[in-house]
Amino acid sequence: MAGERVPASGRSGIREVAAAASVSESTVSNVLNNPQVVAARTRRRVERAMEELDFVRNRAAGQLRGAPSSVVGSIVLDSANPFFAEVARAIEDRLVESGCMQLLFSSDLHLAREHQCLKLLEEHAVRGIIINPVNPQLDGLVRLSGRGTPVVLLDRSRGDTDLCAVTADNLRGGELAAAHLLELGHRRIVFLGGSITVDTISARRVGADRACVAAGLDPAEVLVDIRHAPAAIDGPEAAVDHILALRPLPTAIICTNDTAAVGVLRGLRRAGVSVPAGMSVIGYDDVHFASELSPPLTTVRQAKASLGRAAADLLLSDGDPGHRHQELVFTPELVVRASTGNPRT
Amino acid sequence: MAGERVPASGRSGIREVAAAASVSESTVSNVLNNPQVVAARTRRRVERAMEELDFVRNRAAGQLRGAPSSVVGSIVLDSANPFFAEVARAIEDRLVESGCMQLLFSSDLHLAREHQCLKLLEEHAVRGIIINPVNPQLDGLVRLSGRGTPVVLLDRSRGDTDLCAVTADNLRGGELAAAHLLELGHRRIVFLGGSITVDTISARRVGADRACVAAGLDPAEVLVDIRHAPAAIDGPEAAVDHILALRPLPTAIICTNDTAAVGVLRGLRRAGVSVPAGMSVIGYDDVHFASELSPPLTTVRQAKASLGRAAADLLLSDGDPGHRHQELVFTPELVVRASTGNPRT
DNA sequence: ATGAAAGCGCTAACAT
DNA sequence: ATGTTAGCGCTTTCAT
Repeated sequence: MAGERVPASGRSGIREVAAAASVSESTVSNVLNNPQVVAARTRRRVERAMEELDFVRNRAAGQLRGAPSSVVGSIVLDSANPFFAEVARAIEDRLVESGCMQLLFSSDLHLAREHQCLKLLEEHAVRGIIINPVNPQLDGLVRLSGRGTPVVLLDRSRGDTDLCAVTADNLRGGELAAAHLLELGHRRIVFLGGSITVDTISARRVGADRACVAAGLDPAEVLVDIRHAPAAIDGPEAAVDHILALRPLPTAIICTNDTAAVGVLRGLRRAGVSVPAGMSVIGYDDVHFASELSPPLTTVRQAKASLGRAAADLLLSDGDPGHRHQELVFTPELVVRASTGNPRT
Repeated sequence: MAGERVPASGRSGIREVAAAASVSESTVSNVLNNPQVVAARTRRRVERAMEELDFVRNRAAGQLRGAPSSVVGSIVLDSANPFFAEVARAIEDRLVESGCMQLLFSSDLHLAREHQCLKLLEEHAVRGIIINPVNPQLDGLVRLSGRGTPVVLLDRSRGDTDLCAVTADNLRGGELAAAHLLELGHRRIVFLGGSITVDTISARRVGADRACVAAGLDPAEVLVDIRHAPAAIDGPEAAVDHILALRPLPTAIICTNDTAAVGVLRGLRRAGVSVPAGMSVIGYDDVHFASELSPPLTTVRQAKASLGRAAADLLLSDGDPGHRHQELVFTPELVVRASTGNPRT
């Protein structure tokens, strides 16, 4: 009849089920993975045994045998930032459609943390990794990919590597933002970069330059670079004091993202500067709440959901017959609202 | 010298390293897990072999042997909602401190999806699960916990179960919100609940009732329940039209969370109703951007980071000698800003 | 300090 | 349709 009760460790495994149903382990395995191949009667018997024993399949064991893992790792700069939160959510949704799951990490712009996460993920033999890298050097990721863990870059160009990438045209985004301000008449514009080292931001900076040139202006005279502590969420707010001390006083601020713009708005309000009369502010991403800020935020919209879904798509299709490593580029879009206006004359 | 090159599957394992360093597999294992026990010379030799072979440890295999998993699953209602995003971020930080990682899921208030996630997590033998459950019945989770997967409830009371829980005093929160509005003179208040079935929300609803009673008023006359499609992010905005059609016209709206409040603000703006002159709005959570909304949002603050960290703490300490299953309660706090005011007379 | 051997829970040929 | 056998990559007694 039923076999032994105590299965070595806590729960009962395939072995106990086999014993209880008087079949071999492989039959149980088949019930799990190829039900059609098992006779209906035996199958029922096995299924009953599973219920009785509270059997829970251990997938980790299966993966040891070579089955592809169903967990995917994502590393973003900060998962609490609404932009990344929305992207990650889109990734999650796509993964769930394929029965996969997402291990989500925030690097906080720290190389060491990024490194640690990558190592953990590789050791856990994940199905693949989606990453918005801090490290400007891509070779570590290329090697990782070569060792068998597919990598998809998020909002980061693949450069001359053969990695997959899903990016936004950040150069264009920066250009859009700057051109908008120039058109309004601004001639002294702060480019507030959390960390210019990040590819994404530097591309936008180049775009801003380009907009100046296109307007027949000297970027060096128009654009002022201000950095704030990258990780600090109140960095942008603190940076406002710096900006207000500048002479000649700038009339507009281009922010890294909408969350940073919120900080800037707060700082300006504290300083009694009205927006846009005293200072124009432009964000980036167009997160859900951007339109309800005070004032409604002019910003550059990113296709967050598409970005995330595309990244997951690319990752999951790695290994497919027709799969080709490629770079997908999404184009940002200027959304003019009320935080930008003509400079005070 | 060096052993064979091709190690069955792609990468080289402990076996290849052992061969290359002319030691046994157990010695390699010791270098990995008990370095002190290996002679410095041999250790060096092994380490060199590892480098040469690009050895990457496979932790999945280790866990098969009974090592506790280092992945924790979290299931929230919607990871893109800034409230949960911040909580999840706090969980992540605490986990990383212990070398663990977080599998993040959104149930979107769907029982089926919650169920699916739980099953996946159990099958993957995770270290434990942190969940803000949709299912009002806790017995499934109790059984899960009994089968060996520790469960910590997030923002959900443990009731009479012996699960761990980290909760907020939602009753108090609802009371704070309603009392504030009553004090301002509102006598017709909409309680806009995404889904009253969720424990969290119904507790707040009870709190609102209590505030009415405390003010000597009949809750049934003061409070109006309006529901919007739970999952739809534009539900709250759409609900505004409903609310504005009500007679007598309510003068205030209590929202489920700040994200919903953003939708309500948008809806009101579209309808040309000014806030707070035409309608008072109160949110919940006090997310980062709440203070910069138009108008700055009155809301009930939750200790998001503490909530998340405490949940992770509780989960990680499960199994510790002095560990006791318990319920931690955080107290919310009213933050009065500019979206609430006296009703138009 | 190092090695030999057994096995974690499951899958996958290959029999029967 | 079902069973037998041989591992996946690593850890872990227990010897030596």
